[in-house]
Amino acid sequence: MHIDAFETLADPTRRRIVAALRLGERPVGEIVRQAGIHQSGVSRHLRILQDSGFVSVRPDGQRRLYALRPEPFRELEAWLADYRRLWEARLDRFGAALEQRRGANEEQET
Amino acid sequence: MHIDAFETLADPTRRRIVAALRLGERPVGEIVRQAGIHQSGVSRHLRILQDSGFVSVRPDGQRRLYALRPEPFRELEAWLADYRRLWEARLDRFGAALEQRRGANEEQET
DNA sequence: CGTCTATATGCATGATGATGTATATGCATA
DNA sequence: TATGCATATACATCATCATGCATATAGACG
Repeated sequence: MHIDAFETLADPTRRRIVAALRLGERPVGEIVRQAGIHQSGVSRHLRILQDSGFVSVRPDGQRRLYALRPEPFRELEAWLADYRRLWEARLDRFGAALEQRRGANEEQET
Repeated sequence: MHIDAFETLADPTRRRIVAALRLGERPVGEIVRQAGIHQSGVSRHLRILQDSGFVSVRPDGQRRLYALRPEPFRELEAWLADYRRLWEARLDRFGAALEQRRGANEEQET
């Protein structure tokens, strides 16, 4: 199972969970407090985050500690890189329009 | 109207449209060809992309030329920046998240 | 074992969203 | 004005999803 990173982050609750894990691994109960929704919802979000590679789990007694994984973030960075020219010191669209003159079309995805 | 960037990019068709605009502005008709869905759907996606700040429009005769805008990409980059520590040059220490368990202060080592 | 705590999952529901068809609007041109 | 092309929008439909409630699983501990 490898769910899309953007689709995963589309949900604001999931982004809140990700943000809650920014400083290190956390048990579910603590995440629930920051998420603002029911525990079952948090569990499901964590499952989605796990399936999309955003988090890893490890058991700790009767709890489960969730932590962020770097891969999806690198994936996002790679996606952004394709558009970096656009927002890096090139604010007009005339430059881009000029470059389009050559190599009119090509295949690209995601 | 300012729709969330992640929610906007969650749709693969919209990402295809954004990718089609990477090299410069395009009329709707040309985008339709690359989008793989009906023209009305493309128009709706373009509306969403416009509302979320991803694209700008300018009339050109009876057509409308859409082009990417840099702001949302900068926004995404800013969001990613908060997690950059996580995936930047931390491959050797996979337990980076593990060791900062709870209450451990996070400072820049090295 | 029985019980408590922590987390996950099945189910029903309400909301949102993507899509196609049909139609409307807008611009150009004869 | 009439006609045709390009794009936008109203409407209905189908699918997906986030959520809460109730319940199940799993570990800890008496």
